[in-house]
Amino acid sequence: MPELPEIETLRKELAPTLLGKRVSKVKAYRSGLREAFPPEVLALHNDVITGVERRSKYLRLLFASGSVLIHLGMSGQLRLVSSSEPLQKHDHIEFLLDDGRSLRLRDPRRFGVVLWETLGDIHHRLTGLGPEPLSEQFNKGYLLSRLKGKNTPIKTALMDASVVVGAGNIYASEALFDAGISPFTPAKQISAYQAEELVASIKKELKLGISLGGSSMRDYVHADGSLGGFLSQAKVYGRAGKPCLGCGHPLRSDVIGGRGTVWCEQCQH
DNA sequence: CGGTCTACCTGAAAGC
DNA sequence: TGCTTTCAGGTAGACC
Repeated sequence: MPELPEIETLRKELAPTLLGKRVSKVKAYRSGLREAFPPEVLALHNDVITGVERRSKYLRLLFASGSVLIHLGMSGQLRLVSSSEPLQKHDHIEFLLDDGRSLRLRDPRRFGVVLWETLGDIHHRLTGLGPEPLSEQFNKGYLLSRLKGKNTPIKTALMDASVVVGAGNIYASEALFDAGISPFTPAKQISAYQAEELVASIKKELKLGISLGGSSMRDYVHADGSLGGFLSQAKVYGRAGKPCLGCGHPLRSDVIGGRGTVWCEQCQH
């Protein structure tokens, strides 16, 4: 599933190809995904891509009049193919480029979304987002201030995009294990020391994901996006019942905030 | 408003 | 074996 490191890898891979290219036409094969495709996106015609950015898990393609925002949900794939290549099942929209290639969005579960952001605006879906986890703004002091007074389990708080973006179920689980903190800990009980550990662990895991994202993304673009490079290294995610890599005790599985959570009750307090 | 729960969607995997 | 059920997960919106 595409998380922040996958989107960042995708951005890095697509940017050199897309920058300066013209989108000659946009073809849609259904009315939309979670939302209808915006008319401004469908109307792109000979518009030059002037930038490829990422904010949270959104990929942003910049044009003179605004930007296309693409969120891959949990099963979305963006593939750069020859425009003559037959469509695959679940290819929902494509951006035809002036070099004969096409950027195709495939998304079996259709949790993804394609948005239009007018030049000078920030789309309302992005305005409430917390800081980027790898930025300076995401630090011990900031995290503590946001956890203050919260009874919610720390894992739920970390996955709240208004607190910090990019910590999905996988990375939140891995970071909590790395920091030795129980996912059930009420957010307000996180100490300054633990907050510092958590910030460091989140940055560490995301950076690891990005460093492994390259290999995972190549598979992803060419094949089906199954288990990426990071998942093969996950210490708790997907390992319920298996021995903890730290102490050997079987890993526990609980539902927290409606999400499956794997953790070690020996190593995480 | 904080906190919690659920719908959305399909395919893989588990269950029977 | 083959059919049925469950589960996965980011996000927004409903609910109390």
